[in-house]
Amino acid sequence: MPANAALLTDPRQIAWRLLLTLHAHAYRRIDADLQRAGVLSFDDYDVLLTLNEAENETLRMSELAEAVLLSNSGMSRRVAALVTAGLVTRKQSEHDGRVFRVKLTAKGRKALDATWKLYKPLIDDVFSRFLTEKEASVMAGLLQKILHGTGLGRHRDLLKKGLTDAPK
Amino acid sequence: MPANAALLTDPRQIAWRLLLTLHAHAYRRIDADLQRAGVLSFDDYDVLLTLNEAENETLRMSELAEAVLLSNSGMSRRVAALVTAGLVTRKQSEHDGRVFRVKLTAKGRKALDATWKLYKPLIDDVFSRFLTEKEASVMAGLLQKILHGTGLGRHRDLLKKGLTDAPK
DNA sequence: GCCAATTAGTTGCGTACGCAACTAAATTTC
DNA sequence: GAAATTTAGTTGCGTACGCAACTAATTGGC
Repeated sequence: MPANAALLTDPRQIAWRLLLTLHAHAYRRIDADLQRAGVLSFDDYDVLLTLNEAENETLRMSELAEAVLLSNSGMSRRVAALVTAGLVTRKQSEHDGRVFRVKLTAKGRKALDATWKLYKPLIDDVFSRFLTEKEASVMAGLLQKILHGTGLGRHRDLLKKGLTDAPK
Repeated sequence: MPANAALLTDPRQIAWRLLLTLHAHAYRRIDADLQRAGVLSFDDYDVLLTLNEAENETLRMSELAEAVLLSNSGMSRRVAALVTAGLVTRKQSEHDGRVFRVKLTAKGRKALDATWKLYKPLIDDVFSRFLTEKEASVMAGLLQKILHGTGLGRHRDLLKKGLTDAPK
């Protein structure tokens, strides 16, 4: 950050940088482990998970791209690969020939489950196990606040429900 | 994560996912703005910042690669580009011909400062302004704890000092 | 001292991305 | 209702990456 980071004294900037560092380490670690295990990549998992959460397990290309923060072109290619792998289908809308709807297949759902089995303990390994439930709630609350504030976290607000409700 | 994320009830998993989402949004936003402004990219900034913080503003290739979580090959190419741009120098060690030491140039330091001028308010925009100083401290503390726990945050512990000391 | 093993860093190759230019479908304008 | 505009998605192109194979330099075995 400034001339010398040892001078970093604003806790906000410290927090920001720690967040970057933690993300980088955790992402890399998890992605490598998932790859080694031969399940879905972190990024593909994100796509399928987004579909899984969607109404009717279906979204259009652009919704999918926005949800996982990928360019439209990137999503075009990713979905093409997922279709080839049989994890999703992609079919043209009847009402509007411009839109294509992507849908999770049974095989895709299976892959999602299999990946989650490995992914869950990995999250624990690099993140969860260092937090008490209370601490995690505090952290989630703060992150939520920021996301909500930027107005950017809108399309994933189902998480907010998960935070306030506790239905199980 | 599991079959339906609306069922996500463990605050640890909620926090994890919010962290991913926030990072993705914030990174993308900041990187785009920096690029538009024509200063250093987020990633190049990270390299130069790491050098700037290092003893004598010098590190070897592999240290640099590890610090910013880039592969050695990736760092080779990145440093090559930075040398071309005149932001760093790279010279072979006299004691051990295998190691190459990368050093920040005056121009590099200038670029770092110029980027920081834009970067700082961007951090504020997507992150800091939503947290009180107290909240930021709590967050930093939790992140620190996790990083320290994984044993992965070691090489950036100067931040820890920044947190406990308050020298300015 | 010389050959094997190790270490530091770089290059070949395949992959994934974003941006800009494109195609196709729908909507608006007149 | 045909032409102009807008919207959804895809392809061309250049860039950056990681892994594995490589080169160069050093260290260890004997």
